[in-house]
Amino acid sequence: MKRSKKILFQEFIARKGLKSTRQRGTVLESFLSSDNHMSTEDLYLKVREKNPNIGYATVYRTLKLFAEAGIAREIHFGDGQTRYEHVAEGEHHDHLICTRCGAVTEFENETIERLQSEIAGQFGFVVEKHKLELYGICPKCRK
Amino acid sequence: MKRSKKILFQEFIARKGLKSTRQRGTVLESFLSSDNHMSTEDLYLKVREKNPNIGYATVYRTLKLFAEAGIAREIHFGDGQTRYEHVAEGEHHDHLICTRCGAVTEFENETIERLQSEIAGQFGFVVEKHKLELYGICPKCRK
DNA sequence: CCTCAGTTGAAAATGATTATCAATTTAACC
DNA sequence: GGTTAAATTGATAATCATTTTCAACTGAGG
Ligand SMILES: [Mn+2]
Ligand SMILES: [Mn+2]
Ligand SMILES: [Zn+2]
Ligand SMILES: [Zn+2]
Repeated sequence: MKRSKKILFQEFIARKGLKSTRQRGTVLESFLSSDNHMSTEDLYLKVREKNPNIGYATVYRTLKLFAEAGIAREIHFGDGQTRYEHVAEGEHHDHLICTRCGAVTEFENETIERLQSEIAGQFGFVVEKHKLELYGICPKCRK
Repeated sequence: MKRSKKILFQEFIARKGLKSTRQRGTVLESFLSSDNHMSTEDLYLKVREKNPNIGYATVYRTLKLFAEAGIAREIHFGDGQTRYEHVAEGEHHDHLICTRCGAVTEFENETIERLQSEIAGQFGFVVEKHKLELYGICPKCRK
């Protein structure tokens, strides 16, 4: 059974000698209960609904911790804002982004993944991570 | 025979009712004679070698025009700086980026391209463009 | 030449993110 | 519980890349 994100984060906090604070708890709850691919600002607004005293800097800092702890991942869709997505352990996916409405669809394709390492190998590279994003018009926006 | 970039840009300028200026010519020459994937700042420095009076804003503006004219393409490798690459008409490639030294290798793979449209099609999307970047350690940096 | 829309460079403005720092809080120890 | 050192926080200033402003200038057609 996989440990919950809350526990994973607690473990991370302990391992690093950091402290468990009310603010971090609030940001984590907001993040866990939010849609995927939320921008930092959107998360900040959600956090403020629970506790209007939490500052912007704290949200920025905490989201970075989530990424470091492996429960979130930063993504950049080229709109100038960092977004965060939920990380399901052992899973990976890529993105289809509608250039009109911004809708994001996730997909995975084993063949593409395999080809990627193959290609990298041909150049003597060892792939650490990759980014595959398909931009286009979604079915809804097309009609 | 493919028209040279200079001519393509002239045509773009004319079509849009813009003007042909000394500055634009200088920026274009700098761009054409530069390495691929140069950052705006690097291009700006090259431009200043030829004409120290050209301002930062002009370089920014002109590079955007190149992209609009189809002779350059903006790329973002996640280091917070926009880069520009040369567009060879009818060609497409993706990137392998060394996370240690920043070296960029280009590659193309027909199978991956085909799979991409296939996948997008399954979701009812029509792909306009895509971004595939493989990040890893290059052979040089590995030893 | 004239005219005028387009262009330019300097400087100010923007927008997202990060750094600073004094005040506050946590967690370990007595 | 009280003590303390280290970590955290929030407000604010600072960064940094990029964009906007705007007055002065210039290209191109008439
Ligand atoms: Mn995702
Ligand atoms: Mn390239
Ligand atoms: Zn859409
Ligand atoms: Zn390298």
